[in-house]
Amino acid sequence: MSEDKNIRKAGLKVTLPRVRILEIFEQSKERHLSAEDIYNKIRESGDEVGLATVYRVLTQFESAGILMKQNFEDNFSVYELVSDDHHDHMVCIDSGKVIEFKNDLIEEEQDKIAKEHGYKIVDHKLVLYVKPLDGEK
Amino acid sequence: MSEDKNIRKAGLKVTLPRVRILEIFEQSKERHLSAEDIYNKIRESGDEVGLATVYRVLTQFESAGILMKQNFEDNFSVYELVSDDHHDHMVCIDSGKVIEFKNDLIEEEQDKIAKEHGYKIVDHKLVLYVKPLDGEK
DNA sequence: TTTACTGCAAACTGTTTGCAGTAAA
DNA sequence: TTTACTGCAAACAGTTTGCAGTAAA
Repeated sequence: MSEDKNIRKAGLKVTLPRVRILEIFEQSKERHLSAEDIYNKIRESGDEVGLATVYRVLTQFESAGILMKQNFEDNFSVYELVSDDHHDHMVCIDSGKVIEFKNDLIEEEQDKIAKEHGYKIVDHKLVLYVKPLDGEK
Repeated sequence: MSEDKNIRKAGLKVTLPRVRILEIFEQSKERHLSAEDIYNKIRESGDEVGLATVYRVLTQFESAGILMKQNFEDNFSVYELVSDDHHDHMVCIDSGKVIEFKNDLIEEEQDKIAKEHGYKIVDHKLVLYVKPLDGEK
């Protein structure tokens, strides 16, 4: 399967935890998953893995450019599959739903701002915390 | 002093830890301080406070609208004095320096994006991670 | 004098690490 | 057979909480 290719390409051995983790990202309707999320999903499916292993594999996949780490909340991180097109996030504080969006104008403006201050952008993070327009209180 | 007023206004007793913490925010050249930063500064000045107290007071000041919490990094949080004018942050990944900026165009665009998706913005977070333009490696 | 506040230590949460065993190559 | 990988438990870092004592009002 294609998962195996990606794992090998990263110079990693093809093991159950790694395959399962990639599968979960590819199959889950949620794009954004935490270490716990993944740990639970694997467990529910009957396989045995350690939480520590999940953390280790997530880190490895991040360095390999397969996953990307996101820190929305105070405490914990979520990961998502890296896709070629950059996007930012909108988090609904009522439902927890995460929506991705992209806006070139904002991107350009950011570059300008950095340049004006004598810097170049290495990375950036834009998260909008939102509520539904139709006031459901 | 003005610190006392702010503390009283928040319905809190005027105590040494609270006064010192506010003083530190008002006197420090850094606008953004972590619990540890503050703890150390108070200690260095000879006063005795517990780290737990610092955390408690920061939280109280946040609910009172005196301070605002910011989470730039994975692990820990920094606080800054609330000012009326909104701004975003630029963090230099070489020096750790934090620069504040404001851009109306970006703000407007954000509102538009949220609206297009049927949401209104409650809060947002924009952080640019940057490096100096003149490549000092 | 009353009640909010404090310092301390112990508890918590998400994450990382050491280690001896296990399995991919 | 070699060496990367794993699970487990113990360790971590930042933060929170319970409690008995202390001080602001």
